[in-house]
Amino acid sequence: MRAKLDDYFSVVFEPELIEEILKVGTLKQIKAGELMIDVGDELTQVPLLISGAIKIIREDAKGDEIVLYYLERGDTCAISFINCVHHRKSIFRGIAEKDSEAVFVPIEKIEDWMVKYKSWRHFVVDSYHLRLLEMVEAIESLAFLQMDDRLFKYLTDKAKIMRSTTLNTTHQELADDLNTSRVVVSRLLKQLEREKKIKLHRNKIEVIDF
DNA sequence: ACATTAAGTGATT
DNA sequence: AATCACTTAATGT
Repeated sequence: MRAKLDDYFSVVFEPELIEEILKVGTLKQIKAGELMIDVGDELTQVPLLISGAIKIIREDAKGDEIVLYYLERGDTCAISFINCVHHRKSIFRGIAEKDSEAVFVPIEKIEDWMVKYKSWRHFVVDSYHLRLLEMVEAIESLAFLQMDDRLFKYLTDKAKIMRSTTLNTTHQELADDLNTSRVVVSRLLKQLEREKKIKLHRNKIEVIDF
């Protein structure tokens, strides 16, 4: 666990903080497709992502969902900090997009470290800033882009996060993530294929041009 | 061979 | 861009 933590976090956290994290943190493996946090869940721990990627989704009462952003190595769910401190429930759902690892830190430490460690304060604030920027991007995409552009952006973003140009996903899953219907996705994907931007297979999409 | 699931398509709103 | 209704293709049993 030390090696894994050092790997990324040693550059952001001072050694004493790393020691504290090692003392109270627990390392967890999250397999692809596994639920890390669901809407309404009580937050008792804060994740520090070591590897992999977590997809953060907002879901409404009807079950309609929309993908907001991804967490990657070195990220944390900044939103969860406030939730933790005020003992609120999660308003998001986090699903592992691929096999991931994270160190979970109990919430009691969050506030302690805020006053004790400068690097922790920076980490939290930076993380908040980053999430905000990603949210703005998500809103822009929703408000200004048409479905075809949104879809292509989603595919290229996902290809970057998965570090692979072949995505194993169905049209239905894409439709769910973008909050549209499968038929629409199928049609737009066909069009993108004709434009030679992607290549379609069953349960698989190759992103060619990005 | 048959059932199931994923993907493609025309027509309509 | 969404929905319906239907077809076709791929895959599992």
